[in-house]
Amino acid sequence: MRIDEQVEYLMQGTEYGDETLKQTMTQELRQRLMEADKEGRPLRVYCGYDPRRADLHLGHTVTMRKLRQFQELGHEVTFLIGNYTSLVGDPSDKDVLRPRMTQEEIDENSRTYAEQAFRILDPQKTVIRYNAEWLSKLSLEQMIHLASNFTLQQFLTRDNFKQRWEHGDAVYLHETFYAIMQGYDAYAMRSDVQVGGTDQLFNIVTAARKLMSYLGEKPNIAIILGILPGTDGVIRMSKSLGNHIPLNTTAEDMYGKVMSVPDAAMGSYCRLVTRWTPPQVERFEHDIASGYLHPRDAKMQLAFEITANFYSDAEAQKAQEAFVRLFQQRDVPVDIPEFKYDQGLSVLDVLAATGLITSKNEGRRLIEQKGVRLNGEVLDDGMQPLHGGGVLQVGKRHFIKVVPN
RNA sequence: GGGCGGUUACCCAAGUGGCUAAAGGGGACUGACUGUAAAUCAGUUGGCAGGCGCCUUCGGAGGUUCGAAUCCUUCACCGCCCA
Repeated sequence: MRIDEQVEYLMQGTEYGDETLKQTMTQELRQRLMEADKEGRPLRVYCGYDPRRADLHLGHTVTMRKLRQFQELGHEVTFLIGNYTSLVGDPSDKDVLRPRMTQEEIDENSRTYAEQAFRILDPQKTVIRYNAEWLSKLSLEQMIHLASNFTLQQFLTRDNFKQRWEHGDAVYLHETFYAIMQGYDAYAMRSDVQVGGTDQLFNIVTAARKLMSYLGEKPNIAIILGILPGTDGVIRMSKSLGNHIPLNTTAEDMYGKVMSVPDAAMGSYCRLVTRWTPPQVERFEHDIASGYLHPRDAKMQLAFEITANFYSDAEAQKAQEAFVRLFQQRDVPVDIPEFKYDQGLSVLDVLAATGLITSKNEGRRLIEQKGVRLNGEVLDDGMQPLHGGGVLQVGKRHFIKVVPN
């Protein structure tokens, strides 16, 4: 790839919230790429991860995707596990204090975190490091020097602190360490490029660049990626908001969840979590806009691409077929669980026994709403004994094959 | 150490003695429609019970009252302010 193409590829999906900053970073990246090329060395690229939770979702993979692109272009990628910064808990992406973790939790999460990350990154080309390696050795004296580069005002103008401050909520002193520690990470690794989400803007641009310059290094270039919206299409993906697409799930589920994302969010998904290059994304969007590609089919391509990414083309294909069958043709899925019931039990009893409903009241409501079917026929009386077997269906997507005993 | 405020269902948030299983919003679920689990519209959203009924819930425990999420006592946690 030519340098210009590389720059475009690497800047895909970035969001700085400020055009000047974006220009600056783009130029610096081009410059650094040329320098490295001349010196015959790869760029040192890294992204730090908080081993905060073990189960990742699609949103976590945005930065990994970007690291992967750097790998493809031959650069040296470090997957930094913030086992030491976890002692603080990054205040960036929350408007509340994050609880600190125990060492055991951190270790356990680090392991599974890296495991999942390698579904995207090339394990052969990835260096894993832990920031306790250098952060645990920082002396108080060094910390004083580092901290003297920042003012309280800088922190207080950050949105997340500001909100809490104005809200009258606690802002703890140790939370301000986080940005400094992250900045020191970049310095310790002499990184050329640091990748992160928009919530990392302050840490990467303000903290890291400032500290690196202060310590006599070239400041790292910030690749700030946009936030992936969740399945609601608007708010950032997050497990606690319940709008996430987990990595540890089935191909069918992943495919279906991507299909449930609103049309408007397709652009973000293309740029942030697919392997598509800028020209491919451009054509995709152009085809939708021109009416050549039906939005539904477009989303199917997107869902296929994302699913194939984490599973395989074959599994994505199967997931797609299952989706078409279930939702487009309104057909019964291929393999559904079977349940044997005792003769004479009422419809409600059987529903409750199969776990399709969590309470009989819920079942009554569903029946009232015409949401329960047996072999396609709407059932309207839950008290009737169920007779005969067949496919018992609740809503559009829950099926159980019932067989009388 | 002192003063004040908060704790309500999955989440946010009203409610200050009976009309409150508890407003409103979000989410979730169901239906209609559709281009899909998009969008839009409508409905449902504590449990048990084949009417009218019963039981559990408003941070925990206890109390006042015919009757409490609402009043009192106490404990716990959270926050603010003053020292």
